[in-house]
Amino acid sequence: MLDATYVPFAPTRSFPPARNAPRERREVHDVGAALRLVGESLDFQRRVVRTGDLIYRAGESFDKLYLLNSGICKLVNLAADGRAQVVSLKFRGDWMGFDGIARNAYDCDAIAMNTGEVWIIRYASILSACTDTPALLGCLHAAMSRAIVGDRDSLMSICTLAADARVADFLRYWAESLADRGMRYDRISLLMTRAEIGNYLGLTLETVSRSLSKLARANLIAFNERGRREICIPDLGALESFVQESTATACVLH
Amino acid sequence: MLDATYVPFAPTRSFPPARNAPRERREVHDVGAALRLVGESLDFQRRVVRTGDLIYRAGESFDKLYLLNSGICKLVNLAADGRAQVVSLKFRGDWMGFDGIARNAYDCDAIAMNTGEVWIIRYASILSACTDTPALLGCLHAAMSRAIVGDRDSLMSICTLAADARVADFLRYWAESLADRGMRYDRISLLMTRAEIGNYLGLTLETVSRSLSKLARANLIAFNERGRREICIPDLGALESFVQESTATACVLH
DNA sequence: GAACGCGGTTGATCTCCATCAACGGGAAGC
DNA sequence: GCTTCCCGTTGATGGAGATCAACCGCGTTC
Repeated sequence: MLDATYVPFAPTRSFPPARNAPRERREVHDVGAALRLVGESLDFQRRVVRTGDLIYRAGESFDKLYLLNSGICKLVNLAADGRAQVVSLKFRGDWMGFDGIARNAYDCDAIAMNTGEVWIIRYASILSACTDTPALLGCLHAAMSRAIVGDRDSLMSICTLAADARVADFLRYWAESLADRGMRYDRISLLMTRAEIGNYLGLTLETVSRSLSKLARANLIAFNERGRREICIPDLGALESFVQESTATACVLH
Repeated sequence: MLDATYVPFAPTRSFPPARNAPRERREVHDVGAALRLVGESLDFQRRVVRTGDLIYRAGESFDKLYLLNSGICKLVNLAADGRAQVVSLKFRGDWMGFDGIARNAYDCDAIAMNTGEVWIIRYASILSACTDTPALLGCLHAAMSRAIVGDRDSLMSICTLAADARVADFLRYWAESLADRGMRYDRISLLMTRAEIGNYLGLTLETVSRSLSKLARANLIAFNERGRREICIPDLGALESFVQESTATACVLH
């Protein structure tokens, strides 16, 4: 789509882009590593959170990081002018609060999307523990790096994918995040309204609804009997290849 | 635009979003801190780069970070299927290579956009220097945090702003990046083709061209006599408020 | 029970932007 | 000189998705 115009931008590139590092997206990191290391090597508080609970808030002064032990959270960015957007989703083993380091104040709201448990860890105590446990520092940096890469990937999805593919990619991402954590991913509970999904993907709620209906009509997903927010993915590979194909040709469903 | 649909998502929010942390975007960090700290406390190589030079490449194995001492660079993300996108711009004092930590391989290409100098620093030697110089670690984390926040801000711009405002916001960002570094920002040289700008902003080159013409017609920018890629910004505040206003009402230019 | 709000779906319409196309200017090459 | 290529601009057209609107099902409240 946009790629055809890219080639001239990097005249020094000496290899065919097609063969360039077809990065293995499914390469799984050890999601439990952070939980294990933190559990062993430092003090922290546990907090049980429920749907809608605020874990931290934009503007609040920064001194803690949060490690998600169970449940799913969203990070919501609030611009000065009131624009709001869900910018990231967090699953078991993910850190939250990195956005606060730069300015010493959190940059977004972190909100629980279901019942779960967060570990609350003082940033200062992480830093001091890192001198004894270098692996902890490596783990922390890897998590920050993943946050950077993940944000860029979603940027790319939003810029280069059509609405249907964007919704499909969102479902793929959610399912794979569960799969990486050893959870069942053939039936997922979205925990978000259509409006919220649309906000995350840069679409309207109507478009999200239509895209989901199209994907269901194409048997790439199915709605669970328990409601339109419970979704079955019979074949994750099919969903992935749908996203792949729709990058090249404008793939049409009805 | 999308914000009107947001309010119900966070029923626990107990404060009016309008008053919530109107984050001071112009809050400036010390961009020279990293250069000073690195220059004092560890060994590194210098490399002079010229337009189009590849600093690192996606897939290459990670062991170094790069600190930009002068010039401007772009990070280009290549998806497995060939989609390519400029995902980030880097100025003096910015780090590059954080994307490599997670997988031990860089995740994007880093390309120089003009003549400049990068400092090449082995990641391992940074880590060991951090034990002696804790400020260095703080500086590193702050930089990673800024990368995360910056990526999210561009995600938000792309999702919530119309084409004209997106181009205006891009110019604002560029000018402010220069301003933060004490460089003159009333005349900026874009160093990118319309196609590249469009790729970065999720627009086509024609739309970028049209938006720039519109902004010029509205006297928010002016084209320099030296060419259509040199742009004067007579009033940065006006440009900012144009972006602000176009978030609320669909602001129309002709 | 009725009324209401909320989430979700679907249809009709409109509009913004992508697409296709033509053209102009400058730089490089012969 | 002429040609070619690339970058940029502008116009015409079409389509994907936003917008407006109607409707349904469900849970809550009175």
